Amino acid sequence: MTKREEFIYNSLKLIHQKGFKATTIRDIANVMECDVANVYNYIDSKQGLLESHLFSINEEFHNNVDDILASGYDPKAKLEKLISLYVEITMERPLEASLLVNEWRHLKEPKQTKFINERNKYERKVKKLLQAGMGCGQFRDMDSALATNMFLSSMRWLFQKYTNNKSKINRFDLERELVNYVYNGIGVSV
Amino acid sequence: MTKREEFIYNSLKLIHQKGFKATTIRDIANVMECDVANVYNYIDSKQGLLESHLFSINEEFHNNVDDILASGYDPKAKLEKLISLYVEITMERPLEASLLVNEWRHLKEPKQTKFINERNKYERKVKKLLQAGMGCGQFRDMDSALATNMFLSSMRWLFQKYTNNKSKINRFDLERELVNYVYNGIGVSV
DNA sequence: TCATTGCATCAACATTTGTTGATGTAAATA
DNA sequence: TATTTACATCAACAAATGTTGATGCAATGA
Repeated sequence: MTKREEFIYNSLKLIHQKGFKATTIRDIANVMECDVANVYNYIDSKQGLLESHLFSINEEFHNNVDDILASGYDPKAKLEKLISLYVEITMERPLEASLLVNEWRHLKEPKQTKFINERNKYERKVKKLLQAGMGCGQFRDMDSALATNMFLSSMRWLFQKYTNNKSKINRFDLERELVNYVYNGIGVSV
Repeated sequence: MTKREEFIYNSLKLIHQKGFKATTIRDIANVMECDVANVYNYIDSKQGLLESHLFSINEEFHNNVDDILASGYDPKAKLEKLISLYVEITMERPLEASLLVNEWRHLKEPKQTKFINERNKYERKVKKLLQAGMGCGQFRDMDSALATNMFLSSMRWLFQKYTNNKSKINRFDLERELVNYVYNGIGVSV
């Protein structure tokens, strides 16, 4: 691992643990065991650090989402692909993924508005997907706004909390359990 | 609304919007349209403000949880009461509730450890409840750790996001939809 | 060989931010 | 009336924090 990669990893880890605002340049310098000024060999500004992390993971995520939605699958299959995508990103870029949940609030304008707009757009897509599924009888009839939020919150948990327990469960088991929960809940199937 | 209540409400609102770390005493003074020093007529310190808000709502929540768990209801009924409790607290103390999700990270030791311990204890109780439900055939067989996290994340969404849209949906409709989602998912019941 | 690149060092500055002390004043309470 | 309570004002400080500029040095690559 080059020093630059080490820096990226450490800064991400710190921001994930303490939050962006609570993470100081001196904190980063500290875990890197280097001088404070040295941090600026890798970044332009603290804001820039947040922005690069956030928009990098955000773009990857949204691109993949669009690929899924543009595919020929039916709504149920698309939803499963979407869940699969969440699991994949969580496994591969856990620290960055967790930032998407909380730290976007510390973006400054106009980046923050940009981020929020993209997120809203994404949430509308999910809502449409759920409505499509209801329309063709694959999902039961629900308040679609509420269902969207509940689905999204079930996924957000992954991004937010699955940074620690990485090793504990197999990726495909996790995926299957998630699909099952979203699709059947915790009740016994009759 | 007395000036003190106005202060509590405004400070909560700011912390909810910007996060605790990003909310400055001067921000609070600003929305109160008063001098900076004046804020200290109501608080001892910024930390103290966070602590009082967090532990107040936390205690109320946990007390109610314990009452539910100590009751004679079966697991399914207990879970429904628990969901009902989430909705109730969300409706009555939305701003404080939202703090429980994110802002506990900014507690200082030993308060933070105390908070985390209580939360862990709570999560273990939920896990036990789910296991009990599986044991008596009310819930289907699942990885109980995973199921706990998914249930909790579905509830967390309320605390985190339901501060805006208060008026849009009836409380009991919301409750019913939540129970339905947790219990049956979004799939069609066969 | 020469220039570039990656990283280190040290000192310093301007802001932001939490906090305090001393004081005033008007209303509520006893 | 006397006293406490609630709130306001102003000035100021110490610490934390983001950022810069100038410089050195060793390895890489042309």
